[in-house]
Parts: sequence; C-alpha cells; structure tokens
Amino acid sequence: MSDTFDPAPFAPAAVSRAGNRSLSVMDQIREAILNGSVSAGERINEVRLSKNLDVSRTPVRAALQALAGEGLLDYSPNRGFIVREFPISAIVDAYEIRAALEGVAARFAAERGLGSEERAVIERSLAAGDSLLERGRFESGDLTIYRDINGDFHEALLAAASNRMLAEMIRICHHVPVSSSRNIVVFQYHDVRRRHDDHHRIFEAIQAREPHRAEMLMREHVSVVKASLVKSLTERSDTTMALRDADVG
Amino acid sequence: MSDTFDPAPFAPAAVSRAGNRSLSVMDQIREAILNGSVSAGERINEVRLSKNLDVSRTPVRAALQALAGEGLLDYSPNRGFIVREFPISAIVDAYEIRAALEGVAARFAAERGLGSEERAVIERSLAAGDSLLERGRFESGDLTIYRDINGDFHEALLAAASNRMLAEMIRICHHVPVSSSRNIVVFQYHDVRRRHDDHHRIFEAIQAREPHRAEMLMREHVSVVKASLVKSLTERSDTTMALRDADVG
DNA sequence: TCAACGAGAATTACATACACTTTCTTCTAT
DNA sequence: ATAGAAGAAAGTGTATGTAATTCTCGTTGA
Repeated sequence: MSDTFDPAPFAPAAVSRAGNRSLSVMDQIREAILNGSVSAGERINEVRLSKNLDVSRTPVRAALQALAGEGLLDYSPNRGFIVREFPISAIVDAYEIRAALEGVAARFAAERGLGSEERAVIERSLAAGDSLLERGRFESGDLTIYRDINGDFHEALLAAASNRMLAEMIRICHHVPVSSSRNIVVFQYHDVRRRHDDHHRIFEAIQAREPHRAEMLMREHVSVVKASLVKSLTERSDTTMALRDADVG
Repeated sequence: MSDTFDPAPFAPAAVSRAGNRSLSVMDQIREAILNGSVSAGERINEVRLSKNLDVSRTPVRAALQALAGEGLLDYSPNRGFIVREFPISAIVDAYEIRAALEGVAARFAAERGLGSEERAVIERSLAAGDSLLERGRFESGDLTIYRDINGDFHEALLAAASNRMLAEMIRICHHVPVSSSRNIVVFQYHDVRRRHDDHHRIFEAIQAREPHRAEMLMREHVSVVKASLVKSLTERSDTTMALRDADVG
C-alpha cells in the first residue's frame, strides 16, 4: 500500500501531541509504518503525505527526519525517504544486541544500586507477577497483564542503570518492526513462570551487588526470547496463546 | 562561546556536500560542537546560526533535527535545540557499551565467517601492525599510523558481522564527544603491542569459528580502554605519547 | 521582600512560493 | 527495434512571511 493510509479515525489536530504538529505527525507516520499501512522499501511522497495528514510539508519533513534518526526510514539526498526494510535476520539479531545491552544495564544497576523508587517498582512488579502466576494457569487477558508487569520490571531496571545512551539503544531494539505478524513468540504459562523466576533472580543479584551475575542472568533472560523466535520460525506450530515477542522479553 | 562560531575559512557554499545545503550545514554544526566552539548545555538560536552560516532557517532546522537524531542535540518542543552534555561518567560508560556491542560483532563475525574481502583487510592490518611493531619501539608518527591500522581491523570485523543496527550503535559510541581534551588515554609501545596481539587472537578465534571466545576476547580488548581512561582520569600522569582513546581502541 | 501577573520582545512552528534535481516520457538517430 | 538525448512532469530543497509559543522583565499587590 502506498502512503495514502487513512489519516482520520480522528480529527486532524485532535490527537496532536503537546502543541506540536511535527510530533503528532511523527506518531501517525510511525504508526502507519508499524501497522504495515506503508510497506517496507516504499518511497515516501512528501506532498501526498502532507495532503493526507492535512498539514503542510514542513512538519511532515521534520517528522520524516526524526523517524530517520530513529532508524525507521532511510534518507537519500534529493530523493527523499524510503521505509527501511527489516529482514528476519535483522529482527533476530536485534534480540542478541538487546540481550547484550540489557545485560550491561543489569550490571550497571548492580554496580550503582537501586534507588528507592526503582526498587519499589521492581518489588511491586515481582509481587504482582507472583500473585498472577499463583493459581498455576492463565486466564484470557492474563498475558496482557503480565506484559505490563514485565515492562515495569525492565523499565525500572533500565532507569537504575542511569545511562541515557544505553536506554536509547535498548529502545531502538524494541522498536524494530516485526515485518510480519507471523514473527511472534509463543509464550505459555510455564514459559512466563520461568521468565518471572528470572526476574526474581536478577533482582536478587542486583540487591546482592553482584554485577557479573546480574549481567549474565539478564543476558540469558533476553536471549531466550531470540531462541524462541528462531524456534517458532522453523517450527511454526500455532499454539493457543501468543504474544508479540518484544512485549514479554 | 555562543553559536557565533566563524563559519568561513571557506566560502559559504564552497564545501557543500553533494548539492545539499542541509548536509553541509549539518557537518559544520557538528564540527563546531565537537570542536567545542559551541559549549555543552548551550541553547542554539536558529536565526543567529542561519545568519552566521549564510543560509535560510530551513536547512539549519533540518540539520539540527538530524543532529538531534544522532544524539548530539536535545530537542524540546517550542523551545528548540540545546547542545547535549556528556559528563565523564557517560563517556566512561560508552566504553562498556561499546565493549559489549563489539563483542557481539566479533561473535557474529565468527558465526557468519569472514568474506574474502574482509579477511584480506584484516590480514593486511595484522601484517602492517606486525612490521610496525617489529623494531621494538615507536618513532614519532607511528602511533598515528597504528591508529589507521587499528581502524581497518575493527571496521572490517564490523563489516563481517553484517548487521546495520550493530554498526550504527557502535558508531554512536565512537561519536561521543570527549568533552575535555584531558580525557585521553595514554598508550605506549607495550600497550599497543598487547593490543595488536589481541587483534591476532581475535582473528584466530573468528577463523576457528569460535564465537564465544571471539566475543570474550573482543569485549576484554575494548574494556581495557575504559580501564585505561579511568586510570588516567585518577592519576593524570602525562607520559610522552598520547592518543585519543577512541582512535586506538 | 517576594510571588504573581502581564505586556512586549524574542524565538520557534508552520504554510507557502519558488528553485533545483530527479525521474519519466517521448522523440530521434543508428 | 533500441540506445540515447531532450523535454516535460514529478518531487525534493530552500527562502521567507506569518502565526503561535515562550521568554524577559518591569509592575503590582500582598
């Protein structure tokens, strides 16, 4: 599909992020890319896009440049922007990279120690996970709940690492588009149980100020997602519960 | 200093990179930041900057946005761009991150194997280093020569990893501004000797298809630079030969 | 004394017109 | 027919004017 994606289940400026059209436009374009409304490798036409979004070319160009900075678009002088392609191999690699980076984050956290706020968030996420997993199986919707719990844990830990570059790089890894909806990792109850157990151990390692152990545990923790993805890519067995890989890693 | 840096040892459009003023402007601003012509934390005034560079605000804004994407500037809506600050701790951390990333690159290279072109470059760099180090000491200028040899080795290896995201992240690590000229690492003959020896071992590990070993070796190889930086920050002993850390890591 | 307010200045955000480059089309010569 | 060139069409790059927002600083009132 071309960049004629429908810009309006909402009024043009209704969603606008904090008084800045460029940012709003940026979100819309990103969304369109991640949705697959505009397909990979496709060249983006500024005038058409600006007409669809009902703004001038100026904020559109700004948004495109920002998205290129995020790595979602490629830019060629005098030729404009094209949607970057992410082959399966790149998606798989991203997990390795993320594993290494989150490992470093865990190490930093163990070296620097947790702030009271971060520790509180982590302990809450651990407790929430415990109670969710307590009854030994998943109801519908539980996986979505755990996704948030998981997110809290990883975010708090990343905050504890207190390094912006690291945070940004990990964010980039998270934002790799999953090209096809088939690239999902199947997580069942016992998988999540194991992953939550990992969280406990990582937390313990950080509390005990064991940087190396924390790093290794986290690295393994994330690497497993990659392994699962590779497995599901080769097997392609459709089990009941599925979740986007990035969301539960 | 404000953003009134002198834009012209050259004529305004003389250096322009490939028919695109934005890119040329971008280079100039980046240079000014890395030079320290504009100091960290400083807010950038678009109109003044565009007057100094003798272009309109449009390409200036484009350049600023792109530089924000590179991580050199911070952007706040309706407030513009400010030069991002890189405290010492961030610079030190960048080496840890880079160590982890280059470690992954080495592993990928070992897993995927070297292309004939990459292998040739690496072997050439190893041979060149051997002959340079042969006479057991450094003449003036030798360190500069080795800097290039070192660069070739790391670049070829990164190419062998064949992953763009990884390459970009490592590039970002390299581009962290060294805030002060005092943040340099002292490398003497025997340090370089050891580092070159590392290169040989890493190459062997890759050739032998030993991913894990290649990763560990590379990681240690880069980590040492961080350790040296930390050491030189505490000691501050000025030895004869000095080189920018990033250049010989 | 100091916080809150507000008018004017400064600065960024956006729209639009025009210039330049690329790309597509078509015509010509071989 | 086909390669190549010329011209038209489309698309990106830049300049500039205007709107909207933030900043500055003096004033007011408690």
